[in-house]
Amino acid sequence: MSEEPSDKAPSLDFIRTIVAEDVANGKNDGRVATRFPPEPNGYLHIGHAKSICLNFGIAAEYGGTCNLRFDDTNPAKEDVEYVDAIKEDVRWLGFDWDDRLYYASDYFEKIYACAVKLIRDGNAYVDSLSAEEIREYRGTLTEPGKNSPHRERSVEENLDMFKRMRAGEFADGTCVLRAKIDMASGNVNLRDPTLYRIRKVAHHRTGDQWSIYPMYDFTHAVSDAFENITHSLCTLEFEDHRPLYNWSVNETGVAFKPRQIEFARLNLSYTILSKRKLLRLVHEGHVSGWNDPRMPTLSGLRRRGYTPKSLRTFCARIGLAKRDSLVDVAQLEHAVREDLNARAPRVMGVLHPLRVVLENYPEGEVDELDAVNNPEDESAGTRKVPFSRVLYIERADFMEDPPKKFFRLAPGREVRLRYAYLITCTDVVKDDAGEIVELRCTYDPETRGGTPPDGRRVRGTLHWVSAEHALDVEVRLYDRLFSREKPDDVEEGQDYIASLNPNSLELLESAKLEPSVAGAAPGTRYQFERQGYFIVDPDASADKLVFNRTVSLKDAWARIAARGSQ
RNA sequence: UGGGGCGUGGCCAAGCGGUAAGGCGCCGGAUUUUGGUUCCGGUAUUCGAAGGUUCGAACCCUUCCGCCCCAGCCA
Repeated sequence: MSEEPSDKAPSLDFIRTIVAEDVANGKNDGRVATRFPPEPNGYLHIGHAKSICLNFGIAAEYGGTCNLRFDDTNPAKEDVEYVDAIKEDVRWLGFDWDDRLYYASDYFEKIYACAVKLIRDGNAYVDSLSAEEIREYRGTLTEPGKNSPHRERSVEENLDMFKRMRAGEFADGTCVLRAKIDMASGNVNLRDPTLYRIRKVAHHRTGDQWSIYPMYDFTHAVSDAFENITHSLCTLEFEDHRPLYNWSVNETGVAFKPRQIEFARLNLSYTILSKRKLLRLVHEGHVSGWNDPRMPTLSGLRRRGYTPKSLRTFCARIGLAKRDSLVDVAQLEHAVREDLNARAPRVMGVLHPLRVVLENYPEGEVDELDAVNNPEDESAGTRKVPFSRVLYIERADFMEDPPKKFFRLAPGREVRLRYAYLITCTDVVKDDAGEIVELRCTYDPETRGGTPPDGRRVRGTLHWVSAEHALDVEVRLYDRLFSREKPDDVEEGQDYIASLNPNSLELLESAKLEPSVAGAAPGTRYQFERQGYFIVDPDASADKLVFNRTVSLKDAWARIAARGSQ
């Protein structure tokens, strides 16, 4: 109501601009239909999330629909394991295809009919050249190809041979159906591309019903047409295929003609987003599986503790354009922190425990202190945290000889234990090796809750856990899987495997957690105060909780310390 | 050497002839019982380069430079 004249409508990305114009112009009667078309040959990753958010997002914004369609035309590489995982991941991300779940394989009969039409019209022919010969005949990027000797077979012979290909009369590789376009085209995709190949392999859905399978370009174009897709969005590498896409739609005479629009795929720093490369990480055991919390797969991110909302926010913020770009992972990390800061209950947990004995605290006495569950959300309430004579604090929160800006615990220094008391370090106990094993401190009984009655200032506030009440838990501290911003930027003779971060996982067998988290179910998220966000891993058992660190909190001290040590 | 794209701050990204949005990061400062959050301020006289058109250009024209993709019976 109080819009300033200077307020500008949020700028649309180039695809939404096109869609908005089409809708405004009444193209397709103002209808918007998109699709997300994964091949079930691997797990979905964050790059796919960009496409999912785009396709489902645009459909939602313009009152349209988005279909989930499996591009399952290569039975040799595909499997139901992947289709199930993909469906779960898309749903988890927060999108719904209602009853519009499709498979290109459901169209095989219709696609076959399209191919027959092409043959009848003299637009396709069966080629008996071998794969190697076809490659030789194709020419190179700079030299035109030459026509196959079989290019002028009669329509009757083509029809007959294609029928026999389908009937399984020929062995794999003996012949293919090719589009008859232009062997001299500067666009190699137009040099009589293969439409169908023989592949006597059982398909995960059609079984051994077919011995020939249509190729992607042909399948995708006509499938989009069958589903009346108005805007077929794909990544840049298919830009060169667009003429073939249009050719397929035009020459088969399908009733609807979708428009293909290409956008730049997502690249993330310190990350690899290539199904092939991810598959290798799994196969060679560099990670525990597709859902290893270090993997950029949706299942990995889920296990790591990323929320669907944070991924959607991330996808909305990185924008959409045609230029190759490398998005900083910090952007992703920011998105989860933002979401989790608002909703994750806070809890105290000591990762690297250092024993602290309060010398003036009565032995055997236990105090129940009130702690706020989430300062960002008052409705989250408070909880009781037990306090006693022996505690654990973080090793990194004590320094015997601290630098200027360190305002945590040190000999003779006073700090606050969060929600508890102010304590002063009186003595440092070391073992024979000189290693600090325990701190002797005194507490000020007048400061219960953490507020000194005399108003004296205390610089540091530490998290802590009562030793006798502490839960012993396993914590997996994850860091980026690769230590190089662009994992593929390696020296001659090496590949991205050489960029693997040897410290991407630090296992803590016995971290100490406050008792309130006992019995937390897998998938439960917390913020361990002053440290980061954690989620209970499915590996957790009744007797031992297991946590994955989703992301650490921003750490100003770490930056100062790093600066100081340079 | 053929074809198709792309070049705006450290990283993304708006802008579409009227004098550089926003986010991330970074640097300050304020508030703070998380060195978190929040808040406030700073961070491109310049849009790959050079010419040209124009009163006026990141936006139009020319040339040049750089980067990405394509020669699967993969998608």
